[in-house]
Amino acid sequence: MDEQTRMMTGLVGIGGLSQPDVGDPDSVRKQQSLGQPQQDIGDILQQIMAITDESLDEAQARCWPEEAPARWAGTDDPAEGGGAGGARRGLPCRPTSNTGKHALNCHRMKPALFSVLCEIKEKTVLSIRGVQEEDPPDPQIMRLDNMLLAEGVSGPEKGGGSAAAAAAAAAAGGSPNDGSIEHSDYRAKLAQIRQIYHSELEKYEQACSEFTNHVMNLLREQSRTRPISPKEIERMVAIIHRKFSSIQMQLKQSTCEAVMILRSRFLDARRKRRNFNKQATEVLNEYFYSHLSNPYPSEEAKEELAKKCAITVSQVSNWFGNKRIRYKKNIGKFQEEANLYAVKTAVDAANVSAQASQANSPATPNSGGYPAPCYTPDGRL
DNA sequence: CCTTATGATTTCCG
DNA sequence: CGGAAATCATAAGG
Repeated sequence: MDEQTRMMTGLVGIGGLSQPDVGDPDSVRKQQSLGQPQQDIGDILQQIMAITDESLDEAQARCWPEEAPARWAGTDDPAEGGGAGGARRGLPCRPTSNTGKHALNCHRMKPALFSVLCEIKEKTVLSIRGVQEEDPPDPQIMRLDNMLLAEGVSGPEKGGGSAAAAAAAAAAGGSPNDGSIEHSDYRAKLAQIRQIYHSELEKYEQACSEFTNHVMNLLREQSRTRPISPKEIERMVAIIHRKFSSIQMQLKQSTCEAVMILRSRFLDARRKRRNFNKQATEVLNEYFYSHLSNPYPSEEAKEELAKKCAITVSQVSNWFGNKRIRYKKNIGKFQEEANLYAVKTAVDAANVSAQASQANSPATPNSGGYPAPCYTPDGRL
């Protein structure tokens, strides 16, 4: 508005008097030859002063006598994005009070003045030139994008499970139920982050396009009263996009941070071990000592044990790995435990099978000799 | 605190 | 890839 007034005022001074062959020369000349240019100018100035009271919309709602030159972003500029336009087109033409801008707009000198204005601006704008036309594809944002993609936050949804969780599960052994307990929480949290991220992103995108639309419409409307080149609009849009993408980058940044925190917490949580509960170690020890000769549970057995102990298969594997090596390292230390579990299994066996038959001293099933560690590392040591 | 127990991870091997 | 062995890091117990 301010600018408009200024330009118009300047225009009157420059073009209106000193430039005879602009716009519609005939009407101008006629007008001037009629001997009242001063009064015209005075009127215009007066009207300009009154403009401030009137909203742009109000003024634009009234008909223009003529379209803006095609090289300016007028109503039908081909440079316009296509989808964005048209929202405010076809405004109702209100043929009401002929004061203020309307009068100004309909003034017979307007095309000429406008044309001059356009010319002047074209010259100056060209000399201004875009300051930083091409901003490089910000490495920072690319890094964030890559990371989000890698974490499965952005990118396509994988039925229920994120890419990261799937990758983790695959790395841990690929078994379907593997890590389900450990990772379900992680996955849930990641999904939450993902959801927030997407909704925010969508919000930003929507806001961005809305804002862009708004600005473009505004500019298009203003292009009726002041010269606005498609380039300017482009530049404006670019600026808006830059602003919004910086907001998006913040979103991405914070999302990345959240993922990192979550990740570290969970990975550390994996390292921050919790002892298995009593019952679980019991089950595992039972299996171990009752299979001392070959303490290598098959995959099925591992799954069975995992289910029984409410742990994962890889945890079972870990446990057996640790157990084997530690048992082997010094059997002596485990002798007591071995006895205990041998007795326990023996008791169980006795209770189940030989219950009805004679109760043969349950305490020492094998005549005092436990399934003498057939798994004999000592032989090799 | 220090020591031991123990689950997890890493490294190496076949 | 599964397992052995070494190692890490924490929990638990004194």
